[in-house]
Amino acid sequence: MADRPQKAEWFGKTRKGTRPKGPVARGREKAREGMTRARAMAPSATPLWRKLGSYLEIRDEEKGFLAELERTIVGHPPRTDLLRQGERYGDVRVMRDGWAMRHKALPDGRRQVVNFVLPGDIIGIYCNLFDIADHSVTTLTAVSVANFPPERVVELFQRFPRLAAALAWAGAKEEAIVAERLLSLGRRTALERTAHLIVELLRRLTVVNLAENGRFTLPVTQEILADALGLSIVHMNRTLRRLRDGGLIELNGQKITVNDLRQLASVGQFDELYLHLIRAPKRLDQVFDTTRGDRGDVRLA
Amino acid sequence: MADRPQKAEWFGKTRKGTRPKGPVARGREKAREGMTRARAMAPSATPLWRKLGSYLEIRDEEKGFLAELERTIVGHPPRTDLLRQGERYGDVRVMRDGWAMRHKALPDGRRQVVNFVLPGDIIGIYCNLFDIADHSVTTLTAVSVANFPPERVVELFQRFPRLAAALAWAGAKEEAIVAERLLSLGRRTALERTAHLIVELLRRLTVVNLAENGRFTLPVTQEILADALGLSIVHMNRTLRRLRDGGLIELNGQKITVNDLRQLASVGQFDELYLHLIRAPKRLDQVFDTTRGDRGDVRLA
DNA sequence: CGTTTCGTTGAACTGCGTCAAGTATCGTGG
DNA sequence: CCACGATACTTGACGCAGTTCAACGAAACG
Repeated sequence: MADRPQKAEWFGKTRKGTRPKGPVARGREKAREGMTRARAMAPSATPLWRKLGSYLEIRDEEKGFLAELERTIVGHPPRTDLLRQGERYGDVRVMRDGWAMRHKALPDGRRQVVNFVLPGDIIGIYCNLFDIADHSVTTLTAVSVANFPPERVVELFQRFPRLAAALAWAGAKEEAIVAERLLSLGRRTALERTAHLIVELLRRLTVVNLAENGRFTLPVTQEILADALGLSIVHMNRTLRRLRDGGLIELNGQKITVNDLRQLASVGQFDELYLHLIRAPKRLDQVFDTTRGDRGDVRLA
Repeated sequence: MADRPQKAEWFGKTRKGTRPKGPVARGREKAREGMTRARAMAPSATPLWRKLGSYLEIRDEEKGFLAELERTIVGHPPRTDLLRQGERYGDVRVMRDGWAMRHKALPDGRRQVVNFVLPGDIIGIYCNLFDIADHSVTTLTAVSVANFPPERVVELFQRFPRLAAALAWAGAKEEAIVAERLLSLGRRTALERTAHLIVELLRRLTVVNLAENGRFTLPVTQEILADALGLSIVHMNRTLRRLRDGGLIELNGQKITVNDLRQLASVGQFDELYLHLIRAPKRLDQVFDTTRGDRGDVRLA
């Protein structure tokens, strides 16, 4: 297309990096370790099984329980609301296949996409507590989800504390992702946000084997992307163009290819800590095995 | 239109549309009064006890365990880092008294405050999983916190599933707050964000008896507020001025008084769902008592 | 009491939003 | 096979909300 500046500083200045005050500016080094963790589990495993399995070795009886949870499978077409802001929660759902988005809307229609729901993610696990949803979940592709009643979660907490812990930690990871997006919306420019999101998605999808060679399907319109990044559609489009013209990414329909991951991550100020967090968590097994509490009776009295 | 609107539409259009240009006459009063740092404290219950107690009736043995958790109390002066992004997690901490903030920083120093930590809130409960922190926590006031080693969390999951569930749900509530702030940063104007945050804080503080008659202490500089709302200091200041000139709030040092809650909530597009969520959660007791799983042995094998 | 830190305000600038209009692309019915 | 909306993607022109720069007063602090 049009000849544009090449590589290096193609994007011009990213922002005034200097901030006069603020005690926080420690240097952080690469943290390049820890690459060794293998994540792929048995192919037969269900998404939830696989997700929790990344935190600890699932035991047989736990395996059985999880399998039972994911017994009822339902499919939904794209653009279906699985949950609607302001309405009651239904069953708990585990995304098995496909994409969805979690989003919130203002009364006047402005909308914010909070997060993307990928295979293995859970929807509405806390419905026992908040019976009315404060957000919506809408499918982006055709999906297949497993449904089960919320009481099963309580049962899980009672009978399988290790799974409960894994679940809680999975929730914490999600919160960390949302917090990182908050940092994006609050303090990153449009270009930085966009770059950051692309890198994040690439990482998350790589973990679940949905991306390879920096290439993945992004089943999302630019409008939705804009709603995720707090931008207007027009500016979203222009920002993507800048990334394309800079040669960092390629777009063909819903296929996106990351050509220069290093630079994209650098533009997005992608933090290696964050990376570590969304990729390979510490294993819980030994923590559990070490700790006393083995008199495992739930009620002492 | 009148060039100096009263009440009602004093702020002009909130989003799109033209802003009636021209200087807004401002009566600036500077009454600076003694800074009382009043802070109601619980007569008997510890903050954690009280927090989890809002989800379910704490039993005696659970009470004992919680009390033990909060045995080691440590005080810290204002502006102390309790946790530093990029460093290892230490003990788990429960905020007993005072304010802190959770924040993340970009390498170049730009900073985003993710949330404010109030009495009863927990810091670093998931350190078992992520041994390196992706965010910092810094005190805003003098605080008193309870410390305990992370293994106690594991123990709690193993021995007290009801508490574990309450803890998980408390975490979910926090995530909901962060998600709502995400909506603010993504889709609300500066004025709306500010109004929304003030209403949110008023609600949260009222629950723990740290606010009355719409009046509370906000131990925060405008810079920190700006970092929480994704604004520049200058614009933060101007936005607060608009709220003051509109008569919605009053500020004296760190005391803030909400004069017109209704209108403030309306400006901030404060959602009642969200309100419900941060205030009074559903009780878990009966959910637990109903569900089977009473053979409460932790390990079947 | 000097030195920071915090708050405040004017003025100029800019990243991003809004408006408007045009261009693929695709499914659907004729 | 071609019109046909309909939806998504692009791009130019312009305006505004919010940023940056700069400067100063006032409170907090040691």
